[in-house]
Amino acid sequence: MEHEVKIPKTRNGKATFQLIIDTTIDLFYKKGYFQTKIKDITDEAGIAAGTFYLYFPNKFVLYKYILMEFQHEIRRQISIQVSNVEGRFEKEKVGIKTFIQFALDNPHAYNIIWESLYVDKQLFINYYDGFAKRYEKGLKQSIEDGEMYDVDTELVSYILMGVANFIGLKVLLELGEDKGNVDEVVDQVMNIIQTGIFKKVK
Amino acid sequence: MEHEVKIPKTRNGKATFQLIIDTTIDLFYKKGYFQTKIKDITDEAGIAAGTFYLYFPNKFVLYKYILMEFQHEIRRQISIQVSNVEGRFEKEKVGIKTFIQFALDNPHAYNIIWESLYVDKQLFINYYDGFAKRYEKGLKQSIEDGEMYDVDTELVSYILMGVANFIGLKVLLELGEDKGNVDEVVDQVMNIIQTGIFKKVK
DNA sequence: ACAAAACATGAATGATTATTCAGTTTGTGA
DNA sequence: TCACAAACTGAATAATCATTCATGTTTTGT
Repeated sequence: MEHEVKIPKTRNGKATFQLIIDTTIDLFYKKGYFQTKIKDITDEAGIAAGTFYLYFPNKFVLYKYILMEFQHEIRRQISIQVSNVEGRFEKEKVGIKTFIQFALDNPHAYNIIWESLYVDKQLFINYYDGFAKRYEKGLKQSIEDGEMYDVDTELVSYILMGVANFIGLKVLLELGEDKGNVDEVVDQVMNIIQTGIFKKVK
Repeated sequence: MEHEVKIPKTRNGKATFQLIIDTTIDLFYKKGYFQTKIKDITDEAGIAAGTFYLYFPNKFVLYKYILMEFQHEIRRQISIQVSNVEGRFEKEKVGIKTFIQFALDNPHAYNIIWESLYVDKQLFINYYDGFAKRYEKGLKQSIEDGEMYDVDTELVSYILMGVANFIGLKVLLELGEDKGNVDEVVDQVMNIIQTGIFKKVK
């Protein structure tokens, strides 16, 4: 994958490399992958068209590179946060919170990750299936520990991802609004998941 | 919107019109909006390139047309099914079930609807915001009727959409597998939503 | 059967864009 | 300070596509 990416060796080269990436993230977010042209990237970055090809053979390879960076970063953050709390419920809560917080802090990332479904379906599947499997592992542990009912772990992992994603989406689309009340939103979500939404009918 | 679409007047014209739409749905699903070229559509449909322009001025107008068709159809189906049952919980259950069933019966639609986020963000917002508002209306009624806790209806509507979407996604990506057990999946989902996932800790 | 309307064709045009490469500049280590 | 590697340039090339339109065919109403 990244063999196709030519890593720069000097200070200047690294700066240009990173400039291309940052500019591209911005454009992918604003215009989408397919509507972003190489010329758009190099113009916006203030470099020559040919410079792009010093580091990336084409747009797709750059896209994959950016996707991997996001994936590593979000997993790293969740991993860090989750390790700081005890109990499966608390861990799930922190996991979802970190996920939502990431979407808030990096609205670019959120958008770009989802677009993988249309850029290359296999990329998308790898991404989310990997997530689901991680979730499942934790959920199974919870059931063993008696903290959770004996539910279908695969299904629940998708439900949790769905919830986190739609909350992220909601916030993403409401550009400008609230944004600050992540804790409150997460608390409400977790409360709903914990207690259910509907009253028990006898 | 549809003024830009030239509706055919004869039997033959209608057939060609529909052939273009069906072929396009298939290609959008398989290759995505941006990677589908007009020539791909006309070749696949077995018509001349120019014929496309008899009915649609460009690809985007055709995309919007298809999106509207899906929107009408899914809402129609949900409306029909929901009207057949009593009680908010049952209505939600049937609503989610119909939504998932729709995704199963029309994997094309599911994929194409989501792509609107990248084709034209405003289309996406209109689509899902409309859904959320409909959900909210029902939820508020449920709370009034005492069938539901006094939750944040906007948040819950997004949670329900998130769940339904991710279940749809899961099934979509598992091409070939199960597919038959919609009832069972929906029952599990609704059970989880009704009772919560985690055991109450005193 | 005939004129008008509708439908269909596909080669030609022109716009857009990815990618290359010969030449130039910049930085670095000896 | 010299030589070499790394970085950079942007005009030129070539491929891809959307869209048009002059021409031809089919259908329909009368």
